Amino acid sequence: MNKALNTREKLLTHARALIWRHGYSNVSLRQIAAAAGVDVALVSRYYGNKRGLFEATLEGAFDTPPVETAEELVEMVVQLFVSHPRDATDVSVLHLMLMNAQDEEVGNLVREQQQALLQTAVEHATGDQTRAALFMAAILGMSVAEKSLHLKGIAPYDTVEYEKQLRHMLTSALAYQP
Amino acid sequence: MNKALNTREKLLTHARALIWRHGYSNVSLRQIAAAAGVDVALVSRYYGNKRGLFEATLEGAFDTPPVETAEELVEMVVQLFVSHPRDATDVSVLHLMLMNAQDEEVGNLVREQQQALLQTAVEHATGDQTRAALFMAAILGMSVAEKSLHLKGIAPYDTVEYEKQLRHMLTSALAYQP
DNA sequence: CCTAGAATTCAACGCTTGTTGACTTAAGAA
DNA sequence: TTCTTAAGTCAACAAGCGTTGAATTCTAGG
Repeated sequence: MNKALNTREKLLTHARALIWRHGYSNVSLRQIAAAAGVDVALVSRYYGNKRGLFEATLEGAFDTPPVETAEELVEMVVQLFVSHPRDATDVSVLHLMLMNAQDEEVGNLVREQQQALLQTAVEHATGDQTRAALFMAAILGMSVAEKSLHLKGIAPYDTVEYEKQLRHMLTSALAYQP
Repeated sequence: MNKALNTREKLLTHARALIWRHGYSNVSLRQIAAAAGVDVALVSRYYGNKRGLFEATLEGAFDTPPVETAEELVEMVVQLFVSHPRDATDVSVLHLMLMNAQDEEVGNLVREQQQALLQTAVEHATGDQTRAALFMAAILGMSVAEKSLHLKGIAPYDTVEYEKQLRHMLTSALAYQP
């Protein structure tokens, strides 16, 4: 039974790495199983179906430490979205959001989670819904430009300069007056 | 032969509406053909294959009027990306970029076009690669938050307020000093 | 060693995808 | 009207998809 937990986890890890990066409908169960070195049929045994496997990858994905000040908020969001992927899979929560938020089958699941994140952490730290959304938009834009559109002049050259730009956008958004 | 041009165009219009919105790999030729009220086999007759049909939708998509000042740049980008979809299909160039830029099969095509847009118009107007990229990131973030993630507090409530936020982000990005 | 039950493999299913080639219909010129 | 060619229809294909159930291998307990 130890072995079963092991393959369960291998499936979960590779499902997260692949689906978060390439999108739910762009990754097949056979791809995931092959990456995990496991038979496809084990997905239905351990997670019911493809959707169940994906839902398992969402568990705790949006858990964040509590924040009080604006500076802490900036740091928390940078950590969660940009700097540190959750493990060696090298794929961030932001990638999950971008690649799956408008998927026809699982988009609502992702949007629920990100909405909760916006409602709690961000709104609590800024006190204003509009400014919070603007703040989210700022970091989204930077990340999309870098990771999704591979825009030249954003990230690849200098990470220090990148973080500097990032903080400029974020603080500028937080300073917005309606 | 008049009739052929008509169905050719119907296919092209609905392909643009569907693929730009939902992504290349998320839309089937049968969906497009059904929406156009046309047989599937005509795609290969008129456009060779699915990729050819998609490439046809890209033709002239990124054509932009020349801009000189920063204000003109803001207006041009807002027009191209946000305000006015190219026709009644209600889908913008930005949607195209977001939904297809990281597609495995056609992503490079889209990235070429958007890279050209960045190189010419934006860089010409700002004179600085980093600031231009930051400018792009700003409008990307606003648009992703609105259209892709359906973030509350961005767009739906008041379009005037939305445009105000948008200009705040854009001008803030243009004012960035390395 | 033997056996019960967990863990895994294998083959098959119904379905959808892009693509193709043969067939039928429509239309304009002689 | 007849004939040629364009335009559109139809059925089928190979491949890949998620999912299932039976068969098989592995593993621990008596």
